[in-house]
Amino acid sequence: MADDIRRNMPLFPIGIVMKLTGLSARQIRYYEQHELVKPARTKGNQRLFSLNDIDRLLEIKSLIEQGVNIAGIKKMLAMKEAGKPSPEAATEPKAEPKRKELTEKELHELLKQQVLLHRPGQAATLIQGELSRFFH
DNA sequence: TTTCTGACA
DNA sequence: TGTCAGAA
Repeated sequence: MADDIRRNMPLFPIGIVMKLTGLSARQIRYYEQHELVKPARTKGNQRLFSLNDIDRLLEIKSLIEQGVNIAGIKKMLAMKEAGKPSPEAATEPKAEPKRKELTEKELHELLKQQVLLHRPGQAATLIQGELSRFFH
């Protein structure tokens, strides 16, 4: 839908994003340096984030809390975008459930990778605990 | 006032 | 990551 343009419309300065995501300006800028997010800029070089950027940052925050490093997060975000390249375009009557479904499936994949990739011993249980809410 | 970049305890 | 400086 034309809803995407609104989702991608740069609207909020870093101050708002801080409150919305709970992340510090330092973190947000750091993530940007590592290309986890690419906010637009105003003429005065101020960062402007879109709703999509906010969602992205929330996911990054979630992964950080789970102990995932920048490289790992980058890979996950890359995956998420890989299956995205606009599957639909014209008249799309129904599209709501697709978003959540895809995210959930990817989360399972990503987490599986995490368990395999990171700390073979203890961290797995912590990750599983965090994931419990995704296993219906 | 808010945000930006760069740098360091 | 937090925080300070100096400039927009």
